[in-house]
Amino acid sequence: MKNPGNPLVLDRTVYYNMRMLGEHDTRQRIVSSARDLIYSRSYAGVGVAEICDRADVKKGSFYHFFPSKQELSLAVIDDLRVTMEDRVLIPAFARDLPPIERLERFVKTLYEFQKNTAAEAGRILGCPFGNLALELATSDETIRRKLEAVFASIEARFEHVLSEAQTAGDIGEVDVQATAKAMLAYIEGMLLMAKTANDPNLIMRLGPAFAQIRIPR
Amino acid sequence: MKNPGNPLVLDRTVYYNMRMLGEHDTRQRIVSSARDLIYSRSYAGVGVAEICDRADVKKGSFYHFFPSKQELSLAVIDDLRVTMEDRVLIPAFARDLPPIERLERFVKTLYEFQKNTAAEAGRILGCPFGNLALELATSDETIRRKLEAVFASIEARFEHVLSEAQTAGDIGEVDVQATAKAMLAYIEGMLLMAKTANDPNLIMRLGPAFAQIRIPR
DNA sequence: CTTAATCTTGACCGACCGGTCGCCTATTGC
DNA sequence: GCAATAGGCGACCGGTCGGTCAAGATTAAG
Repeated sequence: MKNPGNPLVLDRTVYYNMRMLGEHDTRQRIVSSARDLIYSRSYAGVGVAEICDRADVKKGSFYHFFPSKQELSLAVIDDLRVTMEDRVLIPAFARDLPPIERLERFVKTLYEFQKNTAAEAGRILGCPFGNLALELATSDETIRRKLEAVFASIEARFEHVLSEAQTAGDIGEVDVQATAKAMLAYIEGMLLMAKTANDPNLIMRLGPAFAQIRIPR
Repeated sequence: MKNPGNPLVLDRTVYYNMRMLGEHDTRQRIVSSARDLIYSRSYAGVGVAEICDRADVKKGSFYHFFPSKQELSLAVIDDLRVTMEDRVLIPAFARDLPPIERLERFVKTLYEFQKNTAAEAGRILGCPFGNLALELATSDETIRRKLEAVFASIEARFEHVLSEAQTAGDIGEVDVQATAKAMLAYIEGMLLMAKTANDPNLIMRLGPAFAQIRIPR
């Protein structure tokens, strides 16, 4: 610091924040790099060396922050979860619309997100959780459970909005939990098909059936 | 041959078949081994060496039959396609039931298949095509296109049965192609969720919504 | 200024990756 | 019987995999 004079509280705070940022900067660069690479390819398809190169970090530093590639991937999943919350779930489920219309808006925000990431990556990448789930569910129990939890938290949002719709009398008697699960399944399937066809428009084409899904009680 | 006497046509045929079988036996052992391993883990998660070990074939022989691991995987997809046809699609879509009921039976045969393979493998393995699609769609264009074709052929079956239902007046006016696509998406999503939760029963729980899916024209 | 903890670095590890090669044998067509 | 071919074999290749380590630089705290 060029001015080491008597530090005010504000200065301390700012400095502290910068330090925190600095401390976690390398770590975050690693996570971001891994997130981008793994999301656009696959878990096994990306090596630690490549992740480090992209983050401009040496491999030795990598293993200072993460004990293993697996631990890193858990951090990546957390990061992706935040991204999805911020860019898709929170905007879609804002309470400025009636419940069912929120579900329809969810399809739109999902489409926008996929279209945008497709523009950046050159290909549609689908659901990062679904991608990892199918690749690793049978071979990494820790990751499998983490992804199960991510899915459960998304289902919870669907459940909540379905309950609201039911209370408002917008829909008949349905098994709310099962319907929420079915809706997430449909979303995952749509994204799988869209990724396979490399066509984000599939989301808009298949979207109309989403909010209609019902599992009777 | 112990009896090289004047060969009859029948003998020739039998011998030829045996020879053919022998010739393709090693190859088929490789394909079967790779199919089982890749289906129960992933493409990148299985090495050529392990495939050869399980097939009791030396690596040198492997590369006599397949120029690359990628070429092998194309053969594996073909093999899986036949298996799925025989064990799921053909039984489900037999014409002894009205169209819509065939769709409902499809869910059941799919459940049985998944339950059986889960019993063998110790875990539910989901859809082999979906698994490969999410892992490789962004990094291997050849495999991506092949899987796209597999999906198209399954969609075609759904389309056909939907058309029949429409002709019979069982369902209203729908976009048959889009609805078929949506149905496959839902199936893929169900299997993804079931694999992630490692619970085949999810198929029966979410199944009831399958035949109800409609994309309006 | 000193100490201790945090961070960074680059060389290094054995294991495994997909793939190659030359050699040997068994079977084929002539 | 002979030549040609297909199949089988095992050692071997360079490269990459995830991961380790010891020593140096940087920083915060007393």
